[in-house]
Amino acid sequence: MMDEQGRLLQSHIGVGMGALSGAVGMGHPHMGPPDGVDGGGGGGGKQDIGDILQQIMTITDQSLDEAQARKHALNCHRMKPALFSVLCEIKEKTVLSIRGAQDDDPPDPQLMRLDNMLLAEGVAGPEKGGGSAAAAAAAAVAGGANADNSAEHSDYRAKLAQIRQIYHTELEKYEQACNEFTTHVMNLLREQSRTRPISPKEIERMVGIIHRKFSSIQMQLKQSTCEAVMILRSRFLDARRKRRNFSKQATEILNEYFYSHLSNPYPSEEAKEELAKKCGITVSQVSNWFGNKRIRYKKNIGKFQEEANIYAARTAVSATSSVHHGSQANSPNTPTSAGSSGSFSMPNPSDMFLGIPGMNGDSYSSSGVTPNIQSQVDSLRHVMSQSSAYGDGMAANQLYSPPAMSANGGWQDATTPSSVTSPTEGPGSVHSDTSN
DNA sequence: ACACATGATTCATA
DNA sequence: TATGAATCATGTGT
Repeated sequence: MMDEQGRLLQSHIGVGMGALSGAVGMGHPHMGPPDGVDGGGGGGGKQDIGDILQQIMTITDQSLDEAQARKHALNCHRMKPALFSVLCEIKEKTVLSIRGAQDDDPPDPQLMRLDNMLLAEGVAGPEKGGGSAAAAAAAAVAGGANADNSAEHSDYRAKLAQIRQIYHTELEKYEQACNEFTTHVMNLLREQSRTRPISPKEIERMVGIIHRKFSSIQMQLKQSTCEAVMILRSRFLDARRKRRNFSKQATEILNEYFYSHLSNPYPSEEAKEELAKKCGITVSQVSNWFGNKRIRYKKNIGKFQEEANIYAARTAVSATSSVHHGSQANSPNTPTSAGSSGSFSMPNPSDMFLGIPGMNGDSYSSSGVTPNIQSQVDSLRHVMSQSSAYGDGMAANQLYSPPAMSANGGWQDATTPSSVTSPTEGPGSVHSDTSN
C-alpha cells in the first residue's frame, strides 16, 4: 500500500507544482475547484491527487501562516474527502493489522477480583453502609466478641473511611484526567484529521487505548487500596498486635470456673463453649485463657493464692450457704500472700491439698465425682487451706481434700513432685450439695 | 520509662 | 490433638 502511495507521489512530483499554487490560491470554501477537473478526466484527477499529496508533503516547509492557509485550502479541496477516506483505509489496514487483534477486552479477572474485594470491604460501593458492613464482618471474623469492641470498631471504621476517601478521590481524579485527556486527544486528532488520515474509527481506537491505559492505572490504585485495606484488617484483626483484655466480667467467670475446678481445670469442650458464650469470647480464647492460667498458676501458686481464696470463698459461700463455716474463710484478710507464703512459699503450696497421687483407689476421675461436688470441694479446699492457719495445712487437707484431686494426680504436680499429704477423703465431710 | 499483667502464638510432646 | 512451656507483643499501672 505504501508503495502505491509513494509511487503516486513520486510520479507526480514536479508535475503538479504549477497547479499547486493555483489550487492553494483557490482554496476558498465557496470557490469551486480550479478548473474543469471535476469528475472528468481520470488523468486530471490523478494529477490533482498528486498535487494535494505534494502539498501535504511540503506543508511543513512552509511558514506557519502559509501552512495554515494551505491547510485550509486543502481542506476545502473537492478531492479531500475521497483522498482522505482512501488514506484512512490504507492506514486502517496497516495499523489494524499490527495491533488489531487485541481490541476485544475480556474483563480482566484480576480487576474483577479487586473490584469484588473493594466492594466487599466497603471501599467501593455505596457510601457509609458498606463501610459498617465491612467493619461488622471484620468484627465477626475477629471472634464473635462484641462487648466493648466499639472503640476498636470506630477506629477501624475511621481508618477504612480514610482509605475509602482517598480511593475515591484518586479514582475521581483519574477519571477526570482520563476524560480530559481523552477529549484533548480527540480534539487533537479531529483537528489533525484535516491534514492527515485519521478516521473516526481510529479516534475511537485511540480513545480505547487511552482508557485502557488509565484503567491500568486505576487497577494499580485498586491494588494498593486493597493492600491498604488488608493491612488495616490484619492489624485490626490480629489480636496479638492489638491485644484487648477481656472484660472484667469475663475474667470473673473464667476465674470462677478455674478456681472451682482447681483440681481439674480442664473444661470440656462443652464447658468451654458455655464459658465462651458467657464471656463473649471464642472457644479458643477460652482454651488460651485456661492454658495460660494453668501454667501461670502452677508456676507461682503463691501469687495466685489470694485470688484463689477470693474465688474459692466466693463460690464456697454462694454454694454452701447452708453450711455455716465458709464465712470465716473469705475474710478479706490474707491480704498479702504472706499467709500462704508461710507454709507454701518454698515448696509448692499446692502440694498441701493437691497432688495426692498416691491416694488410694481414687481411680475415678471426674467421672466419679459430679462436677458440682468437685468444684465445691475445690473451693472449700482453698477456703480451708487459708482459713486454717497456714501452718496447719494438714488439717485442711485431711478434712477436705477431695477424691478428685487424686483423680488427676494433681495436675500441677509436674513441677513439684514434692511431699504429698494423705488426703483422707471424707466425701461426706464436705458439704457437697449445692452447686455453684 | 519501666515493670508487670495478659492474651496469643509457637513448638515440642505424649 | 490437646496440652505444657516458652515467648511475643501489647495493655496497664506506677
